[in-house]
Amino acid sequence: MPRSEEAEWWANAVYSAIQEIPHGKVTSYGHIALLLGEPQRPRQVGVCLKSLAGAESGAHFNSSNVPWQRVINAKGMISHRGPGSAERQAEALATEGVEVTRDSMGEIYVDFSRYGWFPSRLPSEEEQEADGGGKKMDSCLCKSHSVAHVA
DNA sequence: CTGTTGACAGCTA
DNA sequence: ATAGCTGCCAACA
Repeated sequence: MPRSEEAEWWANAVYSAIQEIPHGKVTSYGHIALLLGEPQRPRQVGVCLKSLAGAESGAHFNSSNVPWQRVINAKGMISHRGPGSAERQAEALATEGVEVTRDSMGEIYVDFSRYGWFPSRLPSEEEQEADGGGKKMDSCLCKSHSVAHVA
């Protein structure tokens, strides 16, 4: 299948998955990729977020209906991609009650053990598998990172 | 058109 | 604990 369609499917899936992240919770780029069945493409998740339409664009998926601020890297750190970007993300998270911390380097972190959201399956997908099969879901594979940066 | 650069992450040394 | 490699692929110089 054509690459453009593939890319469109991917972007659509990424945005949809991110919309499943509960208010006040955060997850990682890698986990979004994992939920989509593409564990080796966490970078492409970031690529999609980079091109997320603005709130006033009128696009189906835009920065006002896609909680982009709830996606951070696997270390629990808010990746910087431009001047002040990490600050804005931290502020957006603080608005929804997520407490952030900073290390000596000024890097901003979120404690996954408190705000992490790492379900093994996308909530919407669980509904689809609602057939009689005794498929037990392995609850949650929370990576209790315990915020490594203990120094 | 080739080479680099990323909103990343896991493995290796 | 830290640094370097590798996989991935779109955007850009």
